[in-house]
This record gives sequence, structure tokens and C-alpha cells, in this order.
Amino acid sequence: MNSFTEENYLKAIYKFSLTTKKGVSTNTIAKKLNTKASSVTDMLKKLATKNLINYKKYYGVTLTSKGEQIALSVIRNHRLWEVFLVEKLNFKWDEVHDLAEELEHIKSEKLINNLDAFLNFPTNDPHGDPIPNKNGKIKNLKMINMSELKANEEGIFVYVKDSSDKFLKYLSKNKLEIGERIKILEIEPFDNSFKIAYNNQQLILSESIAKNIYIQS
Amino acid sequence: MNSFTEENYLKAIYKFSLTTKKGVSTNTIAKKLNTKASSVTDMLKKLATKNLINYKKYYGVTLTSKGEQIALSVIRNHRLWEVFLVEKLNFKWDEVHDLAEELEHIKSEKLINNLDAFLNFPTNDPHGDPIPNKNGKIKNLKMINMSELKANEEGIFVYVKDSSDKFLKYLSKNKLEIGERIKILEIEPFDNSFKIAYNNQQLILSESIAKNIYIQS
DNA sequence: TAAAATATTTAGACTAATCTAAAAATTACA
DNA sequence: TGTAATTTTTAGATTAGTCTAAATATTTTA
Repeated sequence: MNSFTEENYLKAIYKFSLTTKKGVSTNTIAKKLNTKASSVTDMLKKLATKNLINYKKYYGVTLTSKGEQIALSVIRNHRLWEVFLVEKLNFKWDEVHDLAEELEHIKSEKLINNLDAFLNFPTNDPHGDPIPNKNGKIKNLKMINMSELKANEEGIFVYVKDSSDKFLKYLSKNKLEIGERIKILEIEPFDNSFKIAYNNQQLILSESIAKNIYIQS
Repeated sequence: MNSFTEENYLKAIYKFSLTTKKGVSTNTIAKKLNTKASSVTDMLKKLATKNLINYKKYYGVTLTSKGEQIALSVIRNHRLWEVFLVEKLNFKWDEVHDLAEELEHIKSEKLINNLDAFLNFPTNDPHGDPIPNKNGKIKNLKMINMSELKANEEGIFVYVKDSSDKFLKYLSKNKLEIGERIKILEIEPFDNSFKIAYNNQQLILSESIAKNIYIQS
């Protein structure tokens, strides 16, 4: 049996793994979990001895398939509880995250599968994120070019076509990072520029920049 | 904020307080929570410094009103989750206790009040126990004589009229204790004797014994 | 009512998860 | 490419909740 804390580490590692081919770094995890790098190192050792992650000192971590399975199950729980809170208990979609962070750790297959059925097997949570099924399978996620999106659509920034230094500098200057959730506010018909919102800020992207950005929804 | 563990102690103390006028003893709590008396002593000191219990060394504890309020809120959570599991997620009434033990510790007034409304403000959980309202008020519990019960009714053994040594010895010989949940299996019309079930055993009580036993339902 | 039995508390230790500070390894860049 | 900056790890400490064993208090009973 894994503790709440262990599950939170696995979940964090899983999420960062989606947007990088390399191992996830100690500092990245520490920032996400509001803890210190030294605490992360301790936990990584522990997770490695449990065969939940592949850990090589100084080179970050990846999940083993056992670790990934646990992460996916926690994510499934989280997203199903969010659906429940919004659809049945009248919560707003932006009020449910913290509660779902607690509920997700209640470990009962029967509970979560019955909840899934009660909610009529939803495929996405209230934020639009896909819900893994009971075998941990996530509905085919397809990546599309930002320029194909319409106003009010949104998704996660997952990939850049042009990864030149210049372009990456541009992104970094605007604190627009892989993994960020982006919403299209409007598209200016005159020049096809995109006004977007992400992480509490707004930005206008030219058409050529939009064409460099891929979104997963 | 109180930990899960602290809440479990308060809940245990609350339940034992219902059936005794004196303070609840260290050993009683230890047995209930599957822990050691020394661990209980440590926790009692901690709860006392938080003003949740009245603790006098060697003389057991009672809850302060602040402690009672917390215990009642945890019990409310527990019982509402049990209703949810049985009525909405198709659990059997005897499968829900352990899950409710986990769910009860999720602290969100909004969550529990919305759940209450979603379930249509139930007054009793699937085991028949009353659900405290949001102010911690429990619907008038009335104690009735066992002889007034009919077959298939049940409740908690809370009081004895004749507390003579003889009678108490009889109860103790049959491991029939205050606090036990008792179900009437059948009543023999010939002599008004009661066949009851409790704690995985059955027993036949004469009419005069039944008249000494009070039940809360 | 005093010795025996029982209950409770204290003392000291352990584990999980965390921290700070220092040491060591890796990466960046002049 | 070697020094500086950054990242990661190690060492040692802390906290909550628990434990065992020993000490102490209360209760039972002869």
C-alpha cells in the first residue's frame, strides 16, 4: 500500500513525463509539490526501492510501468470525483481541485468503478482533461496545431514545431511553457492573430507563432 | 486543523461517553482504536492541550463542547457518506463502514452540506443510526424498553433498569454489553421471550430480562 | 485494610516525511 | 576547458504517532 504522499509524487512525475523525454528533475518535483529538493531525493530513493520509478542519481526519474499504473489510477480517481462534485453537488469547476486532491487517495476499486457507472462513464473531467478508464487507458489524445482552434477552445501546450533558440527565447520571455493550459480568447480576422489566456495572463500571438504551437485537448 | 487520528480519538470518546456518566478510560479507547494504552495517554495529553477533552490523569476523559462538536461533525460526515454509498453507488449496508471511515475525514463544510442536500437530508444512516444536522443536533433519541420492540427491530443497548450484581453478572456471562447493537429475531408468543442477535451471537431472553433492558433506536 | 491484580503513565526508542546546512556532482559559459 | 553557477545529494535534526518495558497509581479482594 502506498501513502498519500507517495501517490502525489508519482502523479507529479507522471504529469511532467508527458512533456519531456528525459527524466523528471528533482527540482521540478520539489517546486510542484512545494517541498525541498532534499526531501524529494529521499522520496525518490524510497520509490525506487519499491520499483515504482527508475532513478539514477543526478539524472532525474521516469516511472516504471507499475508506477505509471498507480499514477493513472490516482488521476482517474481525481477526475471522476471532480465530475461528481460539479455534476451532482453543484460545485463550480474552479472550486473542485483541492477537494479532489483529497478524495483521489481513497483506495477502493469498487468505490471508483461504481462512481464511474453512477456518473455514466464520463470521458472528460470538468476542466476537459480526459479520464483514464479502469485499465488506465486514456482516450486517444490528439495533438492539434493552435491555428486550428476556434475562440473559447482550450487545451494543454504540449509541443513546438520550430524549436529554434529564437522561438524558445520568445516563449520563455512570455513565460509560456510546455504544459501550460491555454485558452483562445479571440482570433482577429484581419491578420489571424490569436489572443490567448494562460496562467493568469494574456498574450497576442501572430499567426506564424500560433502555427508553431501544438495543443492537446 | 485536526489530524485524522485526533478525529478518530474524539469520535471514540464521544461514542463511549453516550453510555457512561464517568470519564472514558484509557484502556477502553485503546481497545477500540487497536492501539496501546501508552499511545492513548500521549494523545490524550495532546487533545487536552488543544482544549478538546477534559483530562485528569488516571481518571479518564470527557469531551469539551469544542471536542464534542468535532466528534459530531465527523459522525455526520460518516453517516452521510454511508447513505451515499448505499443509495447512490449500490453498496450493501454492511460494506460501507471502512470506506466511510476514510471519507469522514475530508473536511469541507460545503462538500458535506451539498452532499446532505443531494441525498435529500436523510435522518438516519443505512444502519439506522441518526445523522446529526449541520449544527450537530441529533434528532431526539428516545430510549425504549426492549419489551416494546417487535421482531426485526433493532437498536443500541443503552441502559439497564435493574443494575443488581446478579443481573450484571448475567449480562457479562453472555457478553451482552452496554453499547451493543441488538436485533430482535423473534418473540415467542407463549412466554414473551425474546430471541436476539448481537455481535455475531444469538441469545434467548426471558420476558423479565427483556424488561430490564433499554434500547435506543 | 493491605496485598494482589489491574490500569495508567512515563521513559526512551522507532518510522515516515520533512527540514537546514554542507558537500558533491553536473551544467553553463567566459 | 576550467571556473562559476546551479542542481542534487548527504548528514543530521525535527515532528507526529506509535511501540515496549518499567514505574506508579488505582481498584479489587481476601
